[in-house]
Amino acid sequence: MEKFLDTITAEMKRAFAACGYEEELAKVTLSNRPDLCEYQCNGAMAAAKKYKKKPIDIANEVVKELQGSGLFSEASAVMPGFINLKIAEAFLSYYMNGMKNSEKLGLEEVRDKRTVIVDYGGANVAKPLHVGHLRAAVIGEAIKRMGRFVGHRVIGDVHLGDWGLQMGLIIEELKDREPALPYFREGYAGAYPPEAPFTIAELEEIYPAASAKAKTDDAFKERAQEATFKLQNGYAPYRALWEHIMRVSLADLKKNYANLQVEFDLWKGESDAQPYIPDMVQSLIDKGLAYESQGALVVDIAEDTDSKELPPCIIRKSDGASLYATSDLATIVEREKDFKPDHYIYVVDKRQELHFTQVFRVAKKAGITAADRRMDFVGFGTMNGKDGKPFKTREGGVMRLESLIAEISEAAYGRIMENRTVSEEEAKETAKLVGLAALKYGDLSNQATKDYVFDIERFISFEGNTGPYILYTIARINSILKKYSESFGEAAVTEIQAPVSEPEKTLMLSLARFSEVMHTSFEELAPHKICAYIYELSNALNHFYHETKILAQEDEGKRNGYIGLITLTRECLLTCIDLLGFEAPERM
RNA sequence: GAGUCUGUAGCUCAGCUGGAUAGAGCAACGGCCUUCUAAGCCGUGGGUCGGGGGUUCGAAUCCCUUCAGGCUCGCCA
Repeated sequence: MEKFLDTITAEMKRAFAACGYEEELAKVTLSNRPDLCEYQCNGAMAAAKKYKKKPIDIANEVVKELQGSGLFSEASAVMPGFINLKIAEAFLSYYMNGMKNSEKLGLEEVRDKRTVIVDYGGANVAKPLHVGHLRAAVIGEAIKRMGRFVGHRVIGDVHLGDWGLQMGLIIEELKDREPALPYFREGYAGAYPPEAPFTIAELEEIYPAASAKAKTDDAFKERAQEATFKLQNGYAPYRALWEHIMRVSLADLKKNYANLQVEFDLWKGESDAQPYIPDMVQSLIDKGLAYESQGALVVDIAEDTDSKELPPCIIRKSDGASLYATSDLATIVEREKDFKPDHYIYVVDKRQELHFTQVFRVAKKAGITAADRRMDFVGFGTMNGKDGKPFKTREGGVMRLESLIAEISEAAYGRIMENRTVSEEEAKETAKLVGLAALKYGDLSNQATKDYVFDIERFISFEGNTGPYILYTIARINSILKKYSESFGEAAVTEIQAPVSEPEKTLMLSLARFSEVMHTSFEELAPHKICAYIYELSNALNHFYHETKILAQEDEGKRNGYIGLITLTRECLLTCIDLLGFEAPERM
């Protein structure tokens, strides 16, 4: 189905053209004066200057042309030149039934189907996920799902940090603790044990210990660097150890991401890009882009339009080792080979913006990807505590994601037990879903690029503009539908009728915007617009709910029409929360 | 120092490709459960959109300037 707004705009364009004005002026927007109209067009005022006429005269001409249009129940010109529109009830219900009977609620998929890589997650091997990883996972997952929904081929890649100095640190720490392991025995020629010499819990303890040691112990740090170098050059014992680290850690990460309902298509890491580095660097040199500067190999990325001279991108350190930018570039080489993406999206902490600007420019300059390739950096802000400083636990440490999720589910559980009588088991299940919704919605309802205050108290209060409010709305609908089928049976014809009340029409007008919101949310990579939308939709539903007796409605046609309407609302809400990455319990 | 982002109600945030009285939620206060889930609904109070200039018929929105804060600025990721 054509987007609702597009249909209206087309009609407005026709009217403008018929009056001899440019179609481009006929832009229709949602009304900002709901008391006066539902949609508005300000084109007459823009046209006034161009055609040297009074805006109100133009508006009147256009309005006259709109008389008899089936789309509007009212079109009026208001000083100084606004065109106010009200949607015809019959057209609205026609559109509602169209949505109800279409795939994807009437959403038309994009014509330019792109292959999109979404790089999010950024978890580090051997380190537990903490709240800092939350945003990348939650935002990236939403963007991935949104892109798919509007019709793109979207590939999500976790892009693990599995290749840096951290690996050397772990290896050396392990060596200090258990020097007898075969990996550390000189001249050992046998096979290595299939079992990892550590558990995930031990691994998570080893890394911070090693990291702390390296800060004070230079000799240890040097050993770690050497171990890293050996690993990266294929030293078999370390390679074997690395594989153990990977296996143990990955299993744990997968479990944790699954708990968050975050699913990656690719579990690639920096290590996978390593084979592409030598050729890529050589090609940069051959093309004359890379040159030596202060002992390092760098590529200039300055452009004329820069307001400031940007530093060159370092692709090889003076000690010959590669670094972050090198592996990100090599990753692009790999992705071009594997997927030929039309669009790259990186969901990363916004402090890394400069780094990605450099990488994107080098990639394009060197022809690793096309010069006009769309490469987006979605930099998200820091999660702060109530004090405005980066979020910490009460003890001042970094909070694990697991603990956070547990804390929120616990709070949701308490809330359920307060005033409902449900089984222990159901309460636990529901609490998980509600907690996750609270967490994700709390994050996604903010603009991604901004820092935001992570206030557990507020998140678990579950009132107002929150995930649980959305879920509650769905639960209410479920409840009515259940009672309906108990009283009247299934399979009724649920043709939605033209709205007769104000709340009913408001609800329909919200529903009509669905496709529009889905497309713009993805194009702008703005999940918070979906949150704003379903909040509006939920408000409209709850308002309608209070004003309208549904099951007690005696006219069968009307009653069934209401059922059709709330069923459509339910579908719409469910679709949206799925895009945001959470689910609704049947009841709560 | 340079670059960049942010500054909207007591608190947390929308709105920012210019439009008609700046919107929500929380907190405060007052109503609504014999009737489809009160995690809800309705209502009241609360803002010179950091300050100052400018462009425009019209500015929270665009431009300049200024103040405050965050972040970044070649061999960490």
